[in-house]
Amino acid sequence: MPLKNRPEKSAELRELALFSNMDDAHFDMLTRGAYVQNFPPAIELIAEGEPSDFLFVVIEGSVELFANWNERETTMATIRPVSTFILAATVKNAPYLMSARTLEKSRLILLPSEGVREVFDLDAAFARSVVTELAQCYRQTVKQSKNLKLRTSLERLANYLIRYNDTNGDNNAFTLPTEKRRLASYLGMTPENLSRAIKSLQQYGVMFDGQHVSITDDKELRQLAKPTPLIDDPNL
Amino acid sequence: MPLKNRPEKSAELRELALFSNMDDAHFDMLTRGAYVQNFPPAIELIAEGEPSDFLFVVIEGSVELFANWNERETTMATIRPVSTFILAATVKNAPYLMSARTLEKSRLILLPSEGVREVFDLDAAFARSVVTELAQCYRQTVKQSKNLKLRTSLERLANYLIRYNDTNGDNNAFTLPTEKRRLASYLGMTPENLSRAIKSLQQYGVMFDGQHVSITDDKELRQLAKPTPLIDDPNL
DNA sequence: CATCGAGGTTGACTAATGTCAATTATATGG
DNA sequence: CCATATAATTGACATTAGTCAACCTCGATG
Repeated sequence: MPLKNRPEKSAELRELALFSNMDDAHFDMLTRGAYVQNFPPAIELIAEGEPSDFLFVVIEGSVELFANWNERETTMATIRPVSTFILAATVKNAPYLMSARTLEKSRLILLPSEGVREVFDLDAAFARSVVTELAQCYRQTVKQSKNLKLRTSLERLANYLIRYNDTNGDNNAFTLPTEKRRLASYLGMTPENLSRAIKSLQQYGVMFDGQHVSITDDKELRQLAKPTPLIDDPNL
Repeated sequence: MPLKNRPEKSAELRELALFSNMDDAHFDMLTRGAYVQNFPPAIELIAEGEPSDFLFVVIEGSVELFANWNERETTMATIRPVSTFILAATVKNAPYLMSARTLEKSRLILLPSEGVREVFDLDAAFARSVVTELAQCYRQTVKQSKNLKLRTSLERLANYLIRYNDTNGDNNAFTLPTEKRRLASYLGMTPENLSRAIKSLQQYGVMFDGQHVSITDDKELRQLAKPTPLIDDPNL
């Protein structure tokens, strides 16, 4: 359904940091050819290598970004509401480097890439927001590379748990937001290896019960994980 | 020495994609407090975690970006003339995520970050160039993550050699641009493991003689490496 | 309620990669 | 040109991580 028929969704979009400071007229241009669309779970939205026709915004549900090579696959990120994905491909008018699929029933806004690039040239405030967003994405992947190159898979898991706990109530108890096999892929390991890593973490003060995690000895866990903002702070 | 005393260096800077489309007055603002400076080899220019006071431009020589964690170190990138580094930290006014050191005698331009951010708000053309540059950097690190997560170290080396050959004359013969231990670190492996990988590549049509490399059987090497533009094309 | 199937776990094994120590090659400065 | 330091290589071994197959668990469904 065209976005213009859904003013409440349009308002939601407008509140995103990326779009909040731009001119009204430009926002209208941007959303003119936009659609709000519902997708069932496990739908492949885009495939790596395709031209970037749309900028996507996740309104509800969740989307997995992943990549393939030589029969292998890895999860690059999970996008949750409300945020955009594949902004870089859109502004560069270059092929997607990642594929995307819905993880669950999801509602997305599709903004034609053409419009994003046009408005980008017209609206300085929007351009500034794009820069901030891109810089953020860039730094996120730099941290991701450091994580992969400097840490073992056990250390990556330990830090993932600390980070997730910190950003979700800090109660030392939470439920994993994804299936373990996806978490494994995200962390750059196999499901089997994750299973074993989970077992190993018992001696460092982490209890697993299915999807439920409780950190029983925060100090012990941090001693293993040695978290640093320069890798683990999502806001840096 | 202040950049304004070195008009020829200023001109060189102006030709960079990042600065070529901006207004003259803004370019002057940007370079007002800038310095041209020579550094000996192995000087640590910045350390991760420090506030981003300057945007750096490599004019001559080469600079290694690296990161540390828990007594471990890894090479993230090597910057060669003429290009900038740590743009994202500058525009976000956030701490550096990587450290930098000169690899050899190098000449750099230091642009005060403050000025970069100011001019960014004033000059739409500059803002656009920053976006393009950041999008490029972002996509580069996404490719880097895919490379790390989807390939073994032997495959990474094989692809590195193909890529380097492709972008440097395509003669199937070239000299490694860095020490092997730095190449190893860049590829996410130990020097010992690189030594062994080099040996293994003999059976895939690559001959090493010290720093000199010749590809004797391009087809065989490609069959192992399976290069794809979505990981290996630096321009994508 | 029984069945089915996907995700998860476990064990046994293999492959990839890292570590340490010793040795050899290479480059550099006196 | 030699002395020295650093890089590179090699062998032996340890650790980390992946593979494969079997099995378990749990929820969905007929």
